[in-house]
Amino acid sequence: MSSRSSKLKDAAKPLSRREREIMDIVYRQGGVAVADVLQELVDPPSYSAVRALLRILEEKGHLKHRQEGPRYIYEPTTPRTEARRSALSRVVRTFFDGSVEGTVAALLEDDLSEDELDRLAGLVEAARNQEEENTP
Amino acid sequence: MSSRSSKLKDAAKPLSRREREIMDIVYRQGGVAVADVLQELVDPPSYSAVRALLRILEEKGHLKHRQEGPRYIYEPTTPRTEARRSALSRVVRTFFDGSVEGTVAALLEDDLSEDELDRLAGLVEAARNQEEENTP
DNA sequence: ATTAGCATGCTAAGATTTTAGCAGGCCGGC
DNA sequence: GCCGGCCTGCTAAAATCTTAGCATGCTAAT
Repeated sequence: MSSRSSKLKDAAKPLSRREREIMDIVYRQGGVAVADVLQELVDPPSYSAVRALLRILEEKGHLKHRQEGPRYIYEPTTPRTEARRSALSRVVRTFFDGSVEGTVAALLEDDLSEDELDRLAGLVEAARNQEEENTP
Repeated sequence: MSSRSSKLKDAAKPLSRREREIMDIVYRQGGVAVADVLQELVDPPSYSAVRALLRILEEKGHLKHRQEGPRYIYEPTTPRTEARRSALSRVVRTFFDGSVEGTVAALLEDDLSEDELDRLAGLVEAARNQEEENTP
């Protein structure tokens, strides 16, 4: 096991402002080149600046890159599914007192199509059966 | 409408790392004194540092304070409900490709009690009726 | 083969964030 | 009264983040 928590690596330190902005983009897009990030950023700095940030994020262990043709494509090291869970749970804890129910309720306030609502009803049903299984 | 975006006020600038950490705590607790924040922060800096941050957040218009007995109690200027909506929508956009359905599905993966599931089923029903109303 | 375009590596300084420390005021107990 | 504890106001330095710029290499078109 790699012992020392060096300055590099260890994807556990809180992200800075730009770093977060970029990670969001990466998670939205999946895999990005420098130009993609630049285009997506709200108040974009220089090309160089973005590259520097990407390099730092890689050093910190949040991103990895592969060469694709002439350029680097960056993607997250933490799988989206896991990042999801963690982001969601933070919101639930912070804004809904940990209540999943309350969170879903808030989501239902959006206008959903009939189809979507049907599917959701199905999902709740499924979860209910699942529950039965766990508590026979 | 207030025109110019002055340096103070205008709660629209991205928060720094510590600022966000603190805002999260404020939203979790509702109204906080310096000591509360200090206790809640993971890797807390000095008392002074926390006070400085709270002052800055107030200058930026994210917090307001009232005197309560001998100390200041800080609370968010943006109502929790609104902050909620915005936080949630960011997660939906970033991690679920904008799909509310997908987000709810992820939330249902948590272990929920039978009661909770019952209530959720009810909520979906309600939303469905609501939808009917909007699309007669 | 020369040039224009675009990509990376590297370095350094500018700007912001983060932190600590000291001074002063108020309150309750000794 | 006087002291200790807790609170705020203020200031300034340390640490980090953010940015830009230059050098270099590869590729494709002229």
